[in-house]
Amino acid sequence: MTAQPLYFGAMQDTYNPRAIEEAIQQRWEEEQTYQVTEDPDKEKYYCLSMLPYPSGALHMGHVRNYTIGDVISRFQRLQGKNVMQPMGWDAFGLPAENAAIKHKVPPAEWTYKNIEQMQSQLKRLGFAYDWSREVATCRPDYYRWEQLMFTELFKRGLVYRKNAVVNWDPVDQTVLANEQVVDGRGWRSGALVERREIPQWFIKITAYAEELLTKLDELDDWPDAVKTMQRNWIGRSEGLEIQFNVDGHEAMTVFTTRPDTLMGVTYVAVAAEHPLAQAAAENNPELAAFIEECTQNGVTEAAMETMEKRGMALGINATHPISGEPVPVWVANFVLMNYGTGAVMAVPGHDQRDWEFATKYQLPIRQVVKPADGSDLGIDEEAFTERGILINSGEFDGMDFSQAFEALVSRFEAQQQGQRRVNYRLRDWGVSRQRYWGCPIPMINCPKCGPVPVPADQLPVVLPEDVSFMGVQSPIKADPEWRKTTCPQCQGPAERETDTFDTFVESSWYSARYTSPGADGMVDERANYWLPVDQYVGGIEHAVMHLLYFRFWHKLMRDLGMVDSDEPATRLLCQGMVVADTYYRMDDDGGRTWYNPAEVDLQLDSHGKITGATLISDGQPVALGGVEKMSKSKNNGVDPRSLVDKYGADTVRLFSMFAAPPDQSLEWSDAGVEGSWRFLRRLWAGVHKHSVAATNQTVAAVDTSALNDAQKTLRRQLHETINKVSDDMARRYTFNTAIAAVMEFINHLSRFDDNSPQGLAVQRESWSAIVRLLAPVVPHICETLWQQLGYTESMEASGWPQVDESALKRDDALIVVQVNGKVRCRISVPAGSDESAVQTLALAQENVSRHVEGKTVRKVILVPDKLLNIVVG
RNA sequence: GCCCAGGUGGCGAAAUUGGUAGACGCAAGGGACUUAAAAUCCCUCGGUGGUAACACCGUGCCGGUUCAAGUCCGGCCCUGGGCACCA
Repeated sequence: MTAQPLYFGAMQDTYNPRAIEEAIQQRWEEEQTYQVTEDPDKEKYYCLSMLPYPSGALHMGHVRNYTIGDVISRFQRLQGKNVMQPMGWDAFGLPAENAAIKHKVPPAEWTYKNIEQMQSQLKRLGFAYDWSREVATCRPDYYRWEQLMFTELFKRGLVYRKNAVVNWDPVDQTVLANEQVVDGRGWRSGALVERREIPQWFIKITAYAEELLTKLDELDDWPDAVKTMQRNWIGRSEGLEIQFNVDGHEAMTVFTTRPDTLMGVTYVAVAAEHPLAQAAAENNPELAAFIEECTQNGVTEAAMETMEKRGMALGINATHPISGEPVPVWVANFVLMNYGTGAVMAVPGHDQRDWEFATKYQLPIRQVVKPADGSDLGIDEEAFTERGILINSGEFDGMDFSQAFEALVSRFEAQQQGQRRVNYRLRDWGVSRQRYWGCPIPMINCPKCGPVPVPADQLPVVLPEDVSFMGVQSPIKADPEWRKTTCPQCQGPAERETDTFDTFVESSWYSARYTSPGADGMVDERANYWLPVDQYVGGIEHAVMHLLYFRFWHKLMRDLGMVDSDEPATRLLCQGMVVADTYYRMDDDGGRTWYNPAEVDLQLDSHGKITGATLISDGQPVALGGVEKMSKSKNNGVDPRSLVDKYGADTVRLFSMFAAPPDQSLEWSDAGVEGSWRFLRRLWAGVHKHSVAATNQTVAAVDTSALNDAQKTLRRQLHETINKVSDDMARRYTFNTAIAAVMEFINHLSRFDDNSPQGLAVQRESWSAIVRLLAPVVPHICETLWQQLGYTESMEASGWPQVDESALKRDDALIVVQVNGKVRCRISVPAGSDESAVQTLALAQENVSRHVEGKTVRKVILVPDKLLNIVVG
């Protein structure tokens, strides 16, 4: 396709982003440039950015995330690939309910309005999305397929119901999200939050733990940090599961990775919710009070690990499975009922937490392992937690860790009182949420048949959207009619599940849905053309939870025959946060009022260092609060809209790519944005100047045999730049250094004032390449300049600039000369010079001979064409 | 508390495999152009000493390996992300 020039006649001499961006975006829209279909003749490339929550307006984090994805997509298009870049909305979630309560507007209405607004903002930024594939996860034609999938998983035994702990607000009579618990109190009511157990639905992610773990090894293009975090999260450990008999009760089961310390067990501990604790509390008011107190603790792991460790004896003894000695059973606030068996064996001699607990409650501490190196390390000051040699362990004395492990496993397995077991830290995925604005869980509770999945022909179970919020209660829970239904099995009266799914369910498969818009099923055969995703881009905060559910769901789809691949995405890029300075004043009540950077003037000293800040409105000082993640609470957000209005989309895109590499945090700077704007003006002016110089003549092709030294040098710099930018864009994803390299080259080019035929030819080659190298980052200006340079075929038809290897050759090499590792001079030598030649030239330098004189040369190291180090002594 | 990152000039950063620390940009200072301003262009710009050549110091802190360490190893400090119901 031949692109129509946007401007006829002379080129404008100044850069006017508004006009060119509008014109280009309109053309993209009219020509549906970024709509793609499956094309078996072209290499496909699926570039996916994490879909946004429609909170109301785009923030800088979105701009950064989506610019990264767009740069990669446009780069791949210039490589000639069939690139699919979709966009959609993670539309269910808590903020819509909060808005509903606050502004009396139904969550659906609020959400759809936000989507509309944010969609126009994304279009204004010029992202190359295929909007025909857009999804909003709150639409029944989206969520019906996860409902169907869930019922399918139920039939296959991968879904089950059990009790699990939630935060309960006793005043509002509602379940709170962890986020809604502030210092142990409900954020609206201020009431002390209680832990409460309610029945909830779980998906058996633990059945896939082993594959989720081992397949990480094949994800070569995922960041190591993410893979390590996922490995640790899954937390595979090998150990022994042992039964302890308990006087007058059922035996209790514990798991240990340290069976070698078994003879050091001096007590066992159970969770407050454990049946043994509950039973013991029945006739013991003091114990009941303690257990009640335990339920006041937060449910998060961080709260568990940092709180004061407390416990109380149950007055019950268990029997040590080897020695037969009685060991007391305690209830402890740090033992979790929903992790493992809700009971642990305690070895205070060799576990630091047990040691502290035993010291606090004067429980016996017994050493049963000594250091393998024979040293005499005791356990008086702290637990000895390393592996060593067993002592005080009867028949096991003298064994090392593995010998003791094997001996104990055999013994317990023979007596059928325990078994070897692989344990995972990973817990099954609890998907029930007691909220309204989510996908209804497609289950029916029948008093006769129990839980029954909604039959496929009755799906979707549609969430009513025209609701009003009475207080904080979910409208479908508040409405006694909504839940009434008939049991699909016995046709008797039954009730619908009124809980909704965790929103991580929707975000686990949206990438698959993009491949198959309109499919009569979760996906259709188009999925296997596009999947797996070639590049996934999103925030590092999703390193574990979302990215693990995303991998898990893909494997579920594979096992249900929907997709062929094992993993959903082959390459992952996690971008850093967008941060900015904060400014505040102390209030009378000790709180802080935060001021937006736009409202503040800075005072600088003569070096440009910040010495203070004042509020523009009253001229009085404000305090500097340091650099923080852009947020509403710190009022340090910068609205992308005002920047796009002022400078255009290209400037905003350029600054977000130039200021930092994508995986680091990006510090926002208005002055830096100004710099990006200046650079685009210089780019425009450079092409303009060249086209004026070339007016009324045909620019010749470069004749490499006819170039003078200056022309050759410029051309070498050009091809070095193409080489570097190609590597930075394709392999390293360091867009900041790619842009810096082009800037550096433009600095050379603007000093090149040779308008001879070959001079102009090299200039034309240079601008032609520059415009294509920058096009992924700043597409509007580059497409416009491409046409101004006179090209009638489209940039994509022309493709990415190619490196001319012969242009890269250098005759001389710059050698750094060191004496004892200190740089003393730099010399130019013929490329490929050997050690003695370089050394002779180096020693001829006054500053080198000065430092070598009177000393013996002990060693000489040459890094060819790079460095010479003369070691003297 | 546990897991994972990061820490380099006045600032954002660069240095890709152990080989010139500070590319590129911002801010600042000086100059040119202009009636003036804006815009643009040119020069300086890690610290200390020195007219200069140059010397010494310098990549969070302490120690180590090496001809050579921002980069590797051991130990710390600080900041950020995550910890299963925020998304």
